[in-house]
Amino acid sequence: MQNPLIYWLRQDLRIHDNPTLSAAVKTDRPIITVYILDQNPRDKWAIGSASRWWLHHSLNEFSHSISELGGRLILRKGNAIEELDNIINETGADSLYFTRQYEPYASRLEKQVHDRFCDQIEVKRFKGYLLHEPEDIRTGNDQPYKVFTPFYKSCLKAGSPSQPISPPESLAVYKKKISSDLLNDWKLLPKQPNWAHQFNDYWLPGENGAHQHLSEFITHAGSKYSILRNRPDVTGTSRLSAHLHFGEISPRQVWTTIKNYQHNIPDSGEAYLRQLIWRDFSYHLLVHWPDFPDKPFRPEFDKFPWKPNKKALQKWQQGQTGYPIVDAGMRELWKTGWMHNRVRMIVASFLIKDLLIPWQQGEKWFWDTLVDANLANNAAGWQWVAGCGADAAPYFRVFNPVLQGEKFDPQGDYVRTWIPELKSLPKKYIHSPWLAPDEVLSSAGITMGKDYPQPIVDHSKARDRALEAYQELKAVLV
DNA sequence: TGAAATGTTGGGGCG
DNA sequence: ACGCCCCAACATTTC
Repeated sequence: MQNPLIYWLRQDLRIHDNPTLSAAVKTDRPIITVYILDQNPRDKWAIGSASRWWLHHSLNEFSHSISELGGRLILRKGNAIEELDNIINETGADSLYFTRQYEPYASRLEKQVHDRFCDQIEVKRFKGYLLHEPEDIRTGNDQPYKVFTPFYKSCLKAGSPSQPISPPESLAVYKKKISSDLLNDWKLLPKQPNWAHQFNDYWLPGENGAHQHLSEFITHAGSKYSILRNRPDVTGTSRLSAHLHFGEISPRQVWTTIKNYQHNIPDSGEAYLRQLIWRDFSYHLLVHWPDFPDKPFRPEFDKFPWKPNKKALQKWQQGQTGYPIVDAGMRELWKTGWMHNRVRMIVASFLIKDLLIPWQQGEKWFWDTLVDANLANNAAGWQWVAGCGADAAPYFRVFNPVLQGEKFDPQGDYVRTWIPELKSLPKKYIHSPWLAPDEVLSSAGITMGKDYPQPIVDHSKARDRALEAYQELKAVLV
């Protein structure tokens, strides 16, 4: 009997187009598929609450899929090195396969695992989470990129990703008894209160859900993506972010699928593929600047005169700022674990510029509440809006929440969906209810300050204050 | 992947 | 008919 091989699951919870799994199966050896919930307190970006909900269901789905292939998912909790060591000792496994991750904590762990076991057993790391490895895309001067467009061009020049590979038909499972935790014992799901009770209405974690979203996107929204991707009131995006995050679908599966349809939808196809390259770009930045999630890419922003404000932060978190488009976004996030990307920019701009609250506090809230919370993308998004990132929006670019609402939610349907107390307000005032005449408010059944808050800041004054703060920063630097 | 302030132009009202 | 003003509408600059 051959020694077993350990397939250490990371963020690659899929059967299709999984190079690590396929390579493991190809060895014809018994496979031990193990997921380790690493709870090292030294990981300052440990998985957030909404992501735990997703992970629970995703592991459940993956467990079914691997069972159908004849395998079995082993669950372990604790220090990854210790758990791997235990399994190696218990089973005599002499190979360890896994898919590469890129977060600073994850890379460090992978290196430690490699160093710890490589003399003793075969340790193999596979790619599959990105379209391009962060090290492979370099400027002419052999530097990492700091600007998106040249990075994008460089990726296109590097050639199309290779074709996805088919799933294995079956695998040889390691037959001897090996202990596994029960998924339910991990308590990844919220109990009291169960704030995730509505997530099920919106999401189907796992590989099937991912493919469902992708094919729906292709048949419905895909052709209009370039026009509708900024419209939170319609389904104009693919909603694949969480599936991609957990590796339930690979970026090259998505890439190839879109490419195959691109002749029908040239503009939309390109716009969408561009977004996939943004994902690579975020990882490119994270790998080369590991402080990216914590510190402004442009260090001078450490001296920005922020005005942290617990109460205002809470109003923002609860969707009670008095600006409907902001509140709708924050409530969509709370109810569904997700927010439309256009609205993410609007709420981020509001927190950073209207409230002058440090971007890291918004980043943390997103980290805990998004089912697609992703260290690289989240950091890149917040730094972009704050104006302190690589290739970021200039600081003086301040979103006007009323205009953004009128432009991207023209009928107000998005606002009415998430702020039911405003549902009878006519569209003229739906993005600025404080301007509505008394008779309009009363016939809509709204008492301002009671049913819906007055704006917590005057945007026009807040904008001036933000610009002054920016001037102050420049003055400090002189 | 902005918005506001400022500048320019041209048609129409009107003395 | 002419000059003047007003002010959309659009363009450019500034933050």
